[in-house]
Amino acid sequence: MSQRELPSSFTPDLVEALLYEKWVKAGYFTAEAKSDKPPFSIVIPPPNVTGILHIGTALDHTIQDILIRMKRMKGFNALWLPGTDHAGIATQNVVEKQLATEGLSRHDLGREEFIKRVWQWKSESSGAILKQMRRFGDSVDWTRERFTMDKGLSRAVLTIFKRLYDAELIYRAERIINWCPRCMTALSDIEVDHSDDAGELVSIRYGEGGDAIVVATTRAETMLGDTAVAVHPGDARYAHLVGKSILLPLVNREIPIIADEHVDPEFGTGAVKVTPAHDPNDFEIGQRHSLASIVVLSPEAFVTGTGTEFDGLDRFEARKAVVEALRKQGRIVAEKRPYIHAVGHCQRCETTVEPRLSKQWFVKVAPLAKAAGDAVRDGRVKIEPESLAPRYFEWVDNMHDWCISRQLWWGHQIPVWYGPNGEVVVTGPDEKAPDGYVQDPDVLDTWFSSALWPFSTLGWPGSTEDLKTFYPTSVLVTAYDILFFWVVRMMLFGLFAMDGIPPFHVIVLHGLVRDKFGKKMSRSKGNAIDPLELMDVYGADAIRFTLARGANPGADQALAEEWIAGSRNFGTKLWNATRFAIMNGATVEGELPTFDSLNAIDRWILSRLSETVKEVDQLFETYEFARACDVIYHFAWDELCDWYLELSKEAFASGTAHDSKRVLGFVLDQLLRLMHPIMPFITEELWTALTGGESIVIAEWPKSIPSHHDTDGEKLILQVQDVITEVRRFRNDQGIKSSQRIPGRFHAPKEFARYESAMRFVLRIDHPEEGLFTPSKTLELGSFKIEMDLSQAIDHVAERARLSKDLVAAKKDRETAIVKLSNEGFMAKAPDNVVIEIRERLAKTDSYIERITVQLAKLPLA
RNA sequence: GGGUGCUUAGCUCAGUGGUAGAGCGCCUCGUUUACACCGAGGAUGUCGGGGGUUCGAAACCCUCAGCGCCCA
Repeated sequence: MSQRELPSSFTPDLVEALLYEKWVKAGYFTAEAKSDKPPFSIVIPPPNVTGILHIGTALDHTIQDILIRMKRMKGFNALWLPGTDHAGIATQNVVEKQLATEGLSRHDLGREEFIKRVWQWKSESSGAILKQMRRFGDSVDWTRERFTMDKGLSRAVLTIFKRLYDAELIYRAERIINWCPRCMTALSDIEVDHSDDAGELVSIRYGEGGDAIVVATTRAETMLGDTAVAVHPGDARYAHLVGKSILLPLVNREIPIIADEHVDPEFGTGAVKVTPAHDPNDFEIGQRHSLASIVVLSPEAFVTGTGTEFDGLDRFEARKAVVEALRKQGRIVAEKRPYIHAVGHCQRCETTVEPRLSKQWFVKVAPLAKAAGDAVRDGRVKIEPESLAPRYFEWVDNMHDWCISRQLWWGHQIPVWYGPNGEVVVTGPDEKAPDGYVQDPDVLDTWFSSALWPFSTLGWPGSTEDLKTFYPTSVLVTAYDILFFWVVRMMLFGLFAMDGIPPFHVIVLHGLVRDKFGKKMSRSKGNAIDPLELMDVYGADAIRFTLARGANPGADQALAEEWIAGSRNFGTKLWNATRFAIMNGATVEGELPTFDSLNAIDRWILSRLSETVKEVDQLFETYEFARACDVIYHFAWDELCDWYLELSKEAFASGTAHDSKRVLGFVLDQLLRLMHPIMPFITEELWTALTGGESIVIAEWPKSIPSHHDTDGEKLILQVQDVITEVRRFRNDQGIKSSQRIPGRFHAPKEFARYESAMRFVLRIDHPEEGLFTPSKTLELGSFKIEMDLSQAIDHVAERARLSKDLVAAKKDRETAIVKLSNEGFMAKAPDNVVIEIRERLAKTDSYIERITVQLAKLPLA
């Protein structure tokens, strides 16, 4: 245990990597499978293997690391489990693009070779994000790193699939699904992004004369697959036509006119074309009326099988061609262009999604979602902040069945085998399908495996020690925009697989990181902030502190580079303060002196520290990271650096600071611990230098000390601060340089005598030489009187202005107080302490006004 | 269309009934035993508009206006 001198500045790029390796090597981040310590666990939202650390991830990780590091210091068996997600579509796209540069498609390689190629890609070029997490300081347990395609996790996938299937919660059906014609796969609802696009709305007349009906559509080409026209049953305009049929133009097919409650008679003409194979609503109508579903688009979205001239056209070409053909027949009644309407796009490639009839596997979510909703409703799972809970319910209560099959190769292949006579066998782990059976070629939605993450990573379906110790996990931290993709799904599967025990106790939701004007970051706008570049410049700690400081519960935060610079400056401030403390003999050796034996400056800082510890601890525990950072920032910068160190300098210089050295050592030691979860690197460097300890990572978390709470000490120092500030203000207004020493005399109550030298030191006011003192200015401040001999003349004009301003402010304060005290309602109903406070305020302003008035009267007019 | 937020200093945001706050920016001064990535001092707000509840409202209620997000 020995102290170390600090270099003049902190160099994050040189230090951070070394510290991180030291921590990993020491095993600080490795959780114990079995332990007497209480468990605290978080599973990381697994980033895509293709991913890099972006600013949102940085925020997410900062919050998780704060919680984990704090709990570790509190003596918990803390586990932060890292890993990555195989990200089916995204990863497959990356490798397919790579193949394309070689002029190959995945079909050229074949399924097996292609998958090999993806694994090869993963082993070579994935893991960028894992390296970046090390740079960022994430205290994750690398010995437990997982990947959704690992053997263990794949086993979990097979297990749950079979269980769900056996419970009749997985089924296969022909449904309208979102189809991406570029990725050539089905997508779930949440993989589709809607945007308002400019399209066209054309109104088409079907039929002739009095029996004609006009329908409107934005996708004219789908009319080739119409199998009915529907109207509302109560719509008198069409009552005479219901039950009859009408000739579908271009195709010349007789289609029925049907009545269905679903049709909105107010919208458009009140009649709609029905294309069951290409629209989800039409599909429902088709089901109710036993209509045929005619697929008119190929998987690539080319018109096919209609027997018309349009076969072979791409959907957008066909749209134009169909409208033209109808126009020639005089059937286009109206056209609206542009027509702004919501259009779905593939989240991964932005291609316009095509609703398409297709045979897919689904999870029946109703019973699972009910359980997921109840777990939050009955308080077993808490959502923080609570205000976001309605968003959770909105989803869980209205969830559609989940399409889980994807027409991809990269992922968990669906464990369903088809026999030669249409038999269907689902294989669990260690099970084999009979010979001659063929496996379903599709793979599962990536979210299917990520939904198992909180327990598959801990060894489920095995009954492992990790699972017993760490499930359910303590908190789940993620941005609110992923609540539905992931959190809801983990709830569904966790409750199902783990016998009704939800996967986490608390869901902590944070917001998104935006640019400095609160606008969404995007590459195209050029306002994206790259945490990796910023880490090079400012270090990881500065980014972490900035993000934590902006993390108000559930709310988005704006971010600007200059604010990160500000956080870096804060680190530097702390660095210099600690360096100064070490140079002046601050120590952590020996017992802290008895509290009552200390001077008020020391008692005050200890009292403030104790309060700060209490507040920060509570704020961390309630996920109020922004406020916690604010409290730390002000304690460290304002109270410790600007006041305590300044007031103590005289004692350090004069060698009378024996107790203060120990107090300062203690305060810094505790403050660094308190800050460590947010700024792990610089606090480690400073703490080990100051204390000679092994590592702050494993240091004990600070405790608030009630006996250090010292109202009198705080009051006294508050007065000292007021006096100093007033004298500084006077000097400033008078244009007296702060380095200019002034002779002066202090007249103050006894209890301040002990602090006169400290105040003189800060204010540069010297004892006057015997017999030579002729005070030219007297400042009266509360019970203080300071006489000064100003070598230069006072600027009376400036002084009059200063005092007049104070007088106005004081009179206003007095007025407010009087109004309240003379208000009968206030006197009768306001609580006693408030009344007392206002009375005191009045007395204070009264005497203040009197003093200023006297001083003003004494001032010469010129 | 349904839901849900937001509107406070130049900018970004805290502040859930008792004299309006922070960071950044701005102005003045400044090499004093750490720190110019600094210090000291200062300026800046009818808390979106209107109404109500209350002794007392930025905060609670109603209403209007503007902006945002989610879902359809």
